[in-house]
Amino acid sequence: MNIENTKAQMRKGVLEFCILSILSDGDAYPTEIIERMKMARLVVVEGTLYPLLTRLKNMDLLSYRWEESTSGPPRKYYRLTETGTAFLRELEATWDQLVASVEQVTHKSHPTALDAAVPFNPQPAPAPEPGQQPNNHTSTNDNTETL
Amino acid sequence: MNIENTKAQMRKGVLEFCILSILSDGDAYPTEIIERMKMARLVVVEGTLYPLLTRLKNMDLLSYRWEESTSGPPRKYYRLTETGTAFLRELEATWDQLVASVEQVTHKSHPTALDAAVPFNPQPAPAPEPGQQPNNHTSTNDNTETL
DNA sequence: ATAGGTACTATGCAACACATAGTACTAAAG
DNA sequence: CTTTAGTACTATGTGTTGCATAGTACCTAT
Repeated sequence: MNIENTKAQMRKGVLEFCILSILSDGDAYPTEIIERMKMARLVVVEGTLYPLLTRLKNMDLLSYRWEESTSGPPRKYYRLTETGTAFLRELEATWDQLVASVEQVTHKSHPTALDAAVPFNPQPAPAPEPGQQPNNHTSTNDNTETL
Repeated sequence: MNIENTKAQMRKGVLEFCILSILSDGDAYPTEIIERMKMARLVVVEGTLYPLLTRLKNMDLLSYRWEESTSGPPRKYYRLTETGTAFLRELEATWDQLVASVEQVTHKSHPTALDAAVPFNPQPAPAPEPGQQPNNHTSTNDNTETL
């Protein structure tokens, strides 16, 4: 019911893909990554990004170096490793597959094989046999299944 | 590093959208939903689907009724409520936005405004000022930040 | 010295996909 | 009749990650 929660759930696993992709363009430090993603209307907060970068680094997908800044404290520039580059390709394939699957499920894009194979009746036309259980009442919020 | 785990994370929040969408086509019982999604290469397991259906029902997005089966035990047919239909529209918008955002981040689809606004240098060209900290060594797995 | 801005670290929580174990119902087989 | 197999659903615990929150550290300006 909470669309914001669902939005957060949908982002799980996706941010990793986005970060690796950004870094495939070249080194960056966290604030740049945040800005880059905000541009694409993917707002990431620090509590998410820093632990995520650390995890990716611990998995050898990223490396980093410290660099002095002329306008504040030093910055931690991250860079994609070769392992990270390879993993990014896998992520891309995984994401593309997911998008295709969701597209297929939600937009009925392939009515041919899908309709033919699915044992699916849009409306169960036959009423239940009279005199048998369960009693066919549509329970909206009624959890007492009469069975 | 584990692509299977990332795949599972990516699915979070998405399955809800798929299920509501399937039910927008008409009533269905769990096995039908599983089959429908398997057709789209979205393999969902019972331990995921049943609790999810229950959650959606508890949120008034679904209703259900029992129906006798001629080939086994009775089945629980789920149906989208009006609330569910409205929420499905929100989910669709949310998903589309996410896809668009990821597309933008990962494929650099908008080089104009994106490149102009992002304080992002692909390669920090200037070497760090000599004689200053931190010592600029690229730490691959070296966690001892000399700072 | 203090304040403000920037950058990073640490920690706990909620939610959900998944794995696993179990119960219940029906039809077929012995 | 009982047992077996297949189908359908329920219950519960775990691991992972986005998010919220609190805190530390560094640099510059006042």
